[in-house]
Amino acid sequence: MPRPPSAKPLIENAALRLFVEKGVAGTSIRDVAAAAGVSEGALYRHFDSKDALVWALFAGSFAAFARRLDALQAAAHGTRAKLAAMIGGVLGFYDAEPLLFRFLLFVQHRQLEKVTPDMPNPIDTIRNVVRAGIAAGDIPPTDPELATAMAVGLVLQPATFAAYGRIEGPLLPHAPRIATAAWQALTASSGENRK
Amino acid sequence: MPRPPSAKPLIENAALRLFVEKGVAGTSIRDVAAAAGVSEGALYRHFDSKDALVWALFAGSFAAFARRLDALQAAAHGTRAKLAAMIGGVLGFYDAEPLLFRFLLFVQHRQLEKVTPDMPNPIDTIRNVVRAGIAAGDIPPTDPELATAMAVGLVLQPATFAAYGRIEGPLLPHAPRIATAAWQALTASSGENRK
Amino acid sequence: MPRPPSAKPLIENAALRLFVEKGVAGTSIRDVAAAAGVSEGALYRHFDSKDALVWALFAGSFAAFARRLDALQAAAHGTRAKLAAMIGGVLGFYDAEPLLFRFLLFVQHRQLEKVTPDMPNPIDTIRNVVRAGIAAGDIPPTDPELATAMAVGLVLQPATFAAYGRIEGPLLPHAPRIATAAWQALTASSGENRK
Amino acid sequence: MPRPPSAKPLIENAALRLFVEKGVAGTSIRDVAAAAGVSEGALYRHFDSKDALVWALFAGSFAAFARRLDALQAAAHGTRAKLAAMIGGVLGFYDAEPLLFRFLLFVQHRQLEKVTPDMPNPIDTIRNVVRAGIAAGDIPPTDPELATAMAVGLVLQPATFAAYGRIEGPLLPHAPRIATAAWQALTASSGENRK
DNA sequence: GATGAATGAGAATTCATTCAT
DNA sequence: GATGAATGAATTCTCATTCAT
Repeated sequence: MPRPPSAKPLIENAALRLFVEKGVAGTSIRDVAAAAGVSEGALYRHFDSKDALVWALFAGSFAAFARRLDALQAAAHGTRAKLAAMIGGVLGFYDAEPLLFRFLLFVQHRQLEKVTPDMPNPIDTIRNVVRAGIAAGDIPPTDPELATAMAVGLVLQPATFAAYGRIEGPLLPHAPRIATAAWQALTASSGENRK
Repeated sequence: MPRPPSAKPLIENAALRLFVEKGVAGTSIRDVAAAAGVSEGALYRHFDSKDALVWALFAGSFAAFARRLDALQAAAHGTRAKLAAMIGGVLGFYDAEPLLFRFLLFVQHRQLEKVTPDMPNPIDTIRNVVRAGIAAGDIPPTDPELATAMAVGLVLQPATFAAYGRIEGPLLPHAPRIATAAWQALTASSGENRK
Repeated sequence: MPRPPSAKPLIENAALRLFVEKGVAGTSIRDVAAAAGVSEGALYRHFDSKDALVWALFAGSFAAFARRLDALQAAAHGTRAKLAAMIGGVLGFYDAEPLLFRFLLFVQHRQLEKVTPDMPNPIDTIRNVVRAGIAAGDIPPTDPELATAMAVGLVLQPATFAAYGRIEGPLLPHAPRIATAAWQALTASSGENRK
Repeated sequence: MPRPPSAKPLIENAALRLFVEKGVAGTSIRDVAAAAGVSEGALYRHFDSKDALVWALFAGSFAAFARRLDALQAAAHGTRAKLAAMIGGVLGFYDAEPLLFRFLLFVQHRQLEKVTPDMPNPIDTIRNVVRAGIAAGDIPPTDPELATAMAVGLVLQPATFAAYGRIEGPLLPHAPRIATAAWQALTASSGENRK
């Protein structure tokens, strides 16, 4: 009976950390192997290539995050509560797994091209809630993509600020503030409330 | 007065395009030189290194963008108008120079570390307006960093969506909608407006 | 009496096929093990090294082929009949075991260096018949090595053509034609038959 | 004005020698670079890859050799003279460029697959002469591919023997003997001359 | 005995940068 | 000034072989 694979999680953890610290391009396979305490060759038993390693890390977390958001919105009732639940989910994810979150955030650009439409996608999850909210009349008629973008930006940018050190401490305490802001942003009509 | 070297803008344009298309790491000096119609050696007459080229592209546009935003806010009166002016500035910049905007957006991560506090910085410009708005009582007391993050996200994420093709067409028409949303988001207090 | 290990022939067949298809250098031990349905480690129970596997395949067939040719010539009477018998043996071998034949043909270069003078050698077998034919006066005096080379080329090149797909169908039907040609070639004197 | 390329012939010579001595697979780019006295990287300025280097060496000589044979047969009159001329051409080529000849001979297997029908091909040249000879009635009706194979084998196998050291000295003196043998072989009918 | 994870020594290739011409 | 050949270090990846389980 062969040795069970024990190196894989070591590699994943080391890669995640290095990719966030130095960027994917700035991290060599040698760096990852050394940090994981395995040989370079061993890495290729678990991942076909460096790209495959990056993608495995990305796709796994990306989909898991999407499923988590979807569960949160499904458990909540009403558009506003669903949005608030998802916002809390995003912020809570940042607090719980800052490394993973920053990896998703900073690595997204090159990886998003490879995301297929059938993969669970957190952005789509949020968009679906926004769309349903518009259909239900909870959100005034508006471009759902723009509304989604605004909602996403409202919660992702604070996380980005936190990743850059502009915001300190856990993000979850800001959830009510952000949720309220998002609700205001989405339900505001273009001309309303101008003095 | 000698003719200024005409190769430099060629190199900058070629580099910008390639960096956005293939990423900085995925673009070699050879690629840039070939696309610019210049020899590899000639490139080093204009830029000390590849990093210097990236940085020149980034820092120049970043600071110019910051100055533009600052001019826009200075010309407007009142916190709300200043914010709206800056939002229009961001969206208009995207429409006018999508390549440059996407370069700043996607390349920011590694470059922001090199930004020194004395450089004009668009984020700081926005934060200053937010802070002043709070001080003036136009925005209810709140964490200025968080408020800045939300305002930035509200406008940057639509641009990101546009860069990914999720939103089509020019962004400037969305300026009033986003400005209103931003104002609502910033002036909402955490508990307000709940049913 | 223990059951002989059944893996060895599986490995040999798989290796033979892959070596012919992709070349020895282009075939990894992993490829062979996978094709044979055996683990990489198990392969080393049967063969000391990759080189040893190649050599075992080569040397075994090479010597067996030599013995076969020798038996054929021994059973025939007269130089011409002996040559014809060996030519039929070569062509029949190609028809019966095309994979093995092609392996010997294409792999020969690097392996022939390792062939020791005491190993049964098909070329030597043919040369001995040629020499004896010259000594017996059946073949006019001539350089025996050159005569051997011509006889070998006359039968090996059609097999090579067959291996490359230039000649289709079984080769054995061509045996009389080739045998006649070989006899004519060997018995021709340099100046004879010129117009 | 840049340095003219001087390294290319150095690389080609070194590669040719090493490929013949140690085989293509047994020769590393590092070996070639060292033997050529250039850096590994420099090699890639002249050849896109190791495969491209091998192919350049092969295809160039292969086609040149074909053109040479074609010129020789074109200058000769009558099927027999054309064949004799080509046989002399092959043997003379071996004597003049033994390294190149052995390279073509031993490396052919993997490279012939890449030969396209529009490339000048020595085998085709010989086959065309054989075909024309049959059509002209100089050679009795026979399978032209088989006849070509025999003619080719008759001259290539002596060269192979020479490459292996079985035949010593220049090959060209054997030309008349081989030419006569070839003519006898091709003009013999299957049943003729049997006692 | 068998397994396949791990090793470690290369292999091919790329590329920013330098510099002779 | 410009060119592009050359460098040399680093990178990704492969693979024969070993060995703990």
